[in-house]
Amino acid sequence: LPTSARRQTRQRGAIWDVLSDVPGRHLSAEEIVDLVRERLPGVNTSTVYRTLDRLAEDGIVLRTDLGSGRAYYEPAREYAHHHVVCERCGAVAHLHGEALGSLASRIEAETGYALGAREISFFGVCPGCRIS
Amino acid sequence: LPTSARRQTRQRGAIWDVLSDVPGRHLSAEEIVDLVRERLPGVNTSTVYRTLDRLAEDGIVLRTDLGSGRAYYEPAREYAHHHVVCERCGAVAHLHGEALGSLASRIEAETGYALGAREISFFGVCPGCRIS
DNA sequence: TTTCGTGCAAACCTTTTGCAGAGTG
DNA sequence: CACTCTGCAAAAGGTTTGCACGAAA
Repeated sequence: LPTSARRQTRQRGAIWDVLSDVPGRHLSAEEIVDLVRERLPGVNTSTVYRTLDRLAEDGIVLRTDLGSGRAYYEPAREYAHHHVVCERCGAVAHLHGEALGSLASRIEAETGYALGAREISFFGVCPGCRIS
Repeated sequence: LPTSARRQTRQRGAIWDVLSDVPGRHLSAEEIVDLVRERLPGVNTSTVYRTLDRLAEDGIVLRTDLGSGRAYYEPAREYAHHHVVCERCGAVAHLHGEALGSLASRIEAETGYALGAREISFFGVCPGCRIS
């Protein structure tokens, strides 16, 4: 999938390290910039964006739209999963890929679209916010 | 739901007319601005954004995230529906609200989140793009 | 030594905001 | 008359781009 050969640079390494050291979390580009700078001060924002683009293009990281106007990144896992986002506090719950069950094939049958591997975001109110 | 009383202005009327005259289509704010100006030249961008906010707040229009970084608007329908977006050409297919079937309750059971009425976007490749 | 990656600065695009004045109820 | 809505201009927020230099392969 890579458009061309990738080079191993300190920046790319640090970005990947940050991503893999924060398991189960979704990081915004801004958060990634901050964390990368702890290891490699002075790294530029556009370097991070460009590298994240390439990592996503190569299928190494997943870019996810959690409905907030900015993108979130996480290392690609072995199994697909989806998200349920709390509309009040932004908390994100994970859903196993199989949670969709037969829905994917029903959607494909109904619309003719071939569903991709992309993650889906559902929206609701988390247990904590429901109480208060 | 309205925070306060709404006033009937020419701008609000034109915006609503544009939305209801384009059945089945999702319009971006920019497209709405252009179409409104055909009827009411000089209407300001921020007026359109503010009015769309109010219409959405009042439940009269639906704001949808089709994964493209901008919001799309459509008149609220009687029944909920969801979207399948082509990742290549952006074509959008509709899905009846019931298409999710028992998924909603299974998600609620699994995560504890109460799912809202918000529309869901799925992503795939449309029949036309699959051929070429 | 060729090509790709980086830093910098500036631009981009969508959306939001403060404010003064016009329009509605 | 009170209060909302509008236009304007400016800014915000997240992301992208052109270019020249530096670093991998």
